[in-house]
Amino acid sequence: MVRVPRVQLSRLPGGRVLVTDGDSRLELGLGDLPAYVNAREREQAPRWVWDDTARWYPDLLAAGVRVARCHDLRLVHHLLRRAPAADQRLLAGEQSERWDRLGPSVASEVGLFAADDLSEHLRADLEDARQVRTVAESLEAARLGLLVAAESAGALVAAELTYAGMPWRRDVHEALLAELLGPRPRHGARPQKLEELADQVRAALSTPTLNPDSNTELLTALRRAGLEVPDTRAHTLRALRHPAIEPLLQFRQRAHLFQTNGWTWSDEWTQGGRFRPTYQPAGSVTGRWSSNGGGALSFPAIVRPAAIADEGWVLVVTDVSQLEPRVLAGMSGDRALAHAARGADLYQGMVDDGAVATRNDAKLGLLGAMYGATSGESGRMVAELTRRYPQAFALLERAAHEGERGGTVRTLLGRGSPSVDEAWGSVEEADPEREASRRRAYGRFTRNFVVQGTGAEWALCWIADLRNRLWHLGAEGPLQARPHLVFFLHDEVVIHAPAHRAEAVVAAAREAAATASALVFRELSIDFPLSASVVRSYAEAGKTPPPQVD
DNA sequence: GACCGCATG
DNA sequence: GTACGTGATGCGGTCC
Repeated sequence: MVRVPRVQLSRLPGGRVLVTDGDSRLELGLGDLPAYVNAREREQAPRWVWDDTARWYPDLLAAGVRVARCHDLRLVHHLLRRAPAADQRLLAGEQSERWDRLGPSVASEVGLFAADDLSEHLRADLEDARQVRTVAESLEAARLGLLVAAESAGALVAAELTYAGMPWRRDVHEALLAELLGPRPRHGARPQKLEELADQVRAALSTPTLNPDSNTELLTALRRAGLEVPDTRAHTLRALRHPAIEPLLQFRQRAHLFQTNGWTWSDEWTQGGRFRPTYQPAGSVTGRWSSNGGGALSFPAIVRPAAIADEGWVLVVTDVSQLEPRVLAGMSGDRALAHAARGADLYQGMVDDGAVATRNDAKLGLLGAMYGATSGESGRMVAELTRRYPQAFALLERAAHEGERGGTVRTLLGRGSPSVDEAWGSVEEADPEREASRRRAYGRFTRNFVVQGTGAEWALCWIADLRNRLWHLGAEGPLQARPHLVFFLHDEVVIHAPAHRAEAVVAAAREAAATASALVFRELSIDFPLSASVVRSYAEAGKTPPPQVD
């Protein structure tokens, strides 16, 4: 294997950058960095080591420079701090407590980094040496090394997603808003169609002054109309029969659209034909990403029609079917479950293997086991399935038990769970009942952590490999001129690609899934079938899925 | 700052 | 028969 050289970048006072590379040291102006990075990428692409990808990479991308590999010291520091296989003593040293405290950079701060900031002056080379050694000397150098690489590659993907953005047609979005809400209201006012619906609700409840945004007022008005309800959730309201309900539900839905994906949101997050949410890799403790701007985590179906590929381009929308049950099969080595996982529908596979009567039973039982259901129909399923899939279910039971006795668990590649106190705060629980309940709740968390966390690792390996394949798919030029990722959410990916490359992109996504499976689960081959649709608009995706999948 | 309600996987 | 403190994230509203 070719050893990839590591080049560390550290920010110095005065807009300078320290470049360290083995024994050589070099100082550059921040403005000269893109050209330097670009030149080195062209000879032998090194691994760029920096404090935080979100601080360094956006400026490089803006200058047209794409890098092949990086090592994100902030993400990896936090990862290693909790990794059971890592010797914590090796992480201690100069500035290490500052790395402990280093939080994610926020989008609004990015512009500030060009300016001097002594407090941010961290020596990447020193921390890198500690991290490299910690991984190399860990009990599981191979797995942890893979996780570190995947986590860092994910950070590159996150920056590129925001940079490229989801293709966005503002005119289509605005037409949609006009249809559902009316013309854009002046600042602070309620849109016309919303006000009309509010009037209908007021009339139906004979409460002329009602503010339907206020649940307190709503509850009183509903009760005065003889509707005894515990809350005002849509699900509760739907069960009622009353002329106020229909307009109220419509009001709710459209008010939500207005507030979360209306004109204000559009002004802030959609510019130049692109929707650019910001992603936060490992934003949740299991390693899943979160989003800290624009709301990438809840990209509502109602606005998806506005996500439309450029002329001559398409969106390739692809997601993994039943990621977590497959991950469970892989990490537990349960051959019966792995067998059921062959094919497009794992739940149907369980039926065909004679483990359960119906597909719904399979789903209920498996999800119940992964989330820790103990009662109801789901609970009964779990008992039966434990007999059929002993290893898979034993793995979940062990994880739950570990959490209940106050311990921590880890993913397959070695990400550690936070302790119960870290996760939910340290409390002196006087009541033993409540203490027991807290422990059981944490047991459900650790039970789910192992599967969700390993699923996130698989997904990282998938997008990292896919990112590489897309770059080498044949086109030349900058990122946006080639097929490129524009959206990622847990187990789903959207690629923007020239129409004539759509089939190649789908193939790349499938190959990347196979690669991820082999990387994470080694010789134990688990199928990870993808559903893929090639569409112009995101809203068209998955409308006619080949097999039924959920 | 707490709560509710809603959207996503 | 059991339990109601939780699968997660983020967002924007009201209430006090």
